[in-house]
Amino acid sequence: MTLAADDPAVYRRIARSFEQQIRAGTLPPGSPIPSERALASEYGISRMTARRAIDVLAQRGLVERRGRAGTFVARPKLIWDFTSVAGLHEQLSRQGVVPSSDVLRAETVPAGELDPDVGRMLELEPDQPVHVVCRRRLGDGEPLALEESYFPARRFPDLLQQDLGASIYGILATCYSVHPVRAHQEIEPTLLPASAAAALGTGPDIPVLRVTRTAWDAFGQPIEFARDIYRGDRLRFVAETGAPTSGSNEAMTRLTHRIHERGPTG
Amino acid sequence: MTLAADDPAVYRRIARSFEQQIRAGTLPPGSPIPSERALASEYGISRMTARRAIDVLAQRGLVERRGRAGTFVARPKLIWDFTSVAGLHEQLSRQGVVPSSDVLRAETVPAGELDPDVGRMLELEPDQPVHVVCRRRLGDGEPLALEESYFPARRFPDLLQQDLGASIYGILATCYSVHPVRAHQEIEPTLLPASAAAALGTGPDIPVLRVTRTAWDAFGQPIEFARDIYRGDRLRFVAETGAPTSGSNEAMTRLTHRIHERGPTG
DNA sequence: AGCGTTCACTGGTATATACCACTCGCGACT
DNA sequence: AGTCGCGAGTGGTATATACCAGTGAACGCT
Repeated sequence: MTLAADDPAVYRRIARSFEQQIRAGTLPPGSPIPSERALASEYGISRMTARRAIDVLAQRGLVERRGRAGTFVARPKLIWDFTSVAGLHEQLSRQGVVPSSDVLRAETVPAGELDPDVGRMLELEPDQPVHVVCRRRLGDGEPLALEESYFPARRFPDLLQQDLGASIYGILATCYSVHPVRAHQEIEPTLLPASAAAALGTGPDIPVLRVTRTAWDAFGQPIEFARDIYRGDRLRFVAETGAPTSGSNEAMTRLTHRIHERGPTG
Repeated sequence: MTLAADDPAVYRRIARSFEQQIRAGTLPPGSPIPSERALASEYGISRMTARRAIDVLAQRGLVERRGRAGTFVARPKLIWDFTSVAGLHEQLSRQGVVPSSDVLRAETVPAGELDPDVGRMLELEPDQPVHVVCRRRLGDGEPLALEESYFPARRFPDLLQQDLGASIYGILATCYSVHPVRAHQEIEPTLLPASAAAALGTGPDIPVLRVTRTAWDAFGQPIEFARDIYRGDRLRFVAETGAPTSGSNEAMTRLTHRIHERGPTG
């Protein structure tokens, strides 16, 4: 095992060595990584150093820690299309993954009881009611994302009586004839806060994408404010601009088939 | 200093304690964090544990490590609008930041010498020439992003003779009357590989956004393939859909003013 | 055969220690 | 007054060690 000598950090050279093996396919997805103790004795380093090497791989999403069961080469990431908002169910199915949703919370509260951003973005007074819908999206039973959405309750009176496991945008369209024509999204790469780790069933501090979204209808009325958390270790995100946003879009599937890894100076 | 007791991990409780102080403004941006050794003795823990606490904050982007000079509360993140591709210069100026660009590389090589993705996405044969343009974008002299772009050279013969410090999309428009009408972007949150750390002037393993982009013109011809790396610790990303993509767009500035932090179960 | 229990092994956390290279400010020297 | 050099302090890395709680397979028992 010759390690590149230009980076003096031992843990990073070991990480790179594994990275190459994983990308080359020598270590196929699902195969176990040697235990930290085994790595340490194999390379003649301390366990803490071996652990840091694996930490790098885990945070890059190349490797998956399964608690006290071991560490394994990560399965390929699923594709998440930002632009086709409603089609998550269909998207996952097309990738051979069984999608599902949990409704963690569905209630109506005054805007004043929520944090001020909600009322401000939805342009509501503190006493006006807001539907709060928290959902967990899963693929093959594995939690992939947490979605926390807020809707102006006066506008969508019986929203919470609908099947919230389905597409909420679909409900807005069919029941209220409301369509989002403009959306503003903020995307922030960060690490999973410990407070949300339990709901996602992972450890804290995995890389995640935080998305804050506001959507307006054709009249400029805000219809949704949402804060989502997407697992970065299991998902790759796709945005298509200027293309037809509906339809099967097999071009996208073809394109996203394998464009990743390697990059600037990499 | 009472630390929440529901999380048994000491380093995470200390990190949370600092997070609260930073969000509350008790620790203003730019102010120094106690040194690892000071933290260790203050809390009666080992330095390694203190270091891990600060690591969490650094990876969340709340705190900025400045090598051996100390660790400081991070300045607020800059806003990066994905949708208005060409307007970076203007965007940064509006935030009171002086923008600049370095051209790290500008040459023309056969597609076959580059990795296969480039030729495939640009639909070129291995012997056809490709312009390779690597740029570094800076704000106030601080590197913010690396952009690695590839263009079909036959289509844009003298592209490299233009001023590549300016907007390349602007050059395509004015010199070749070519406009991207469709773009496909893949967004992947990950950590900065060591090979790119030097070019960004940061340590490796900070959270970054990796973006792979392909753009087509009105005739469906690919005009650009690009792989970018954006610093996640200094930037917040914004995507506006369905809105006018040009103009001063003061609505966006207003909206993005302070919508962040806190989220699902947070 | 089927079941339950045990136990080696795993990752997660924490400590104490050490050395290095670099920064920055203080003080001495010109 | 200006400059230079040094040294205390910093983060970055690495080691050796320890304990805990959960996993999962081997093993023994019924």
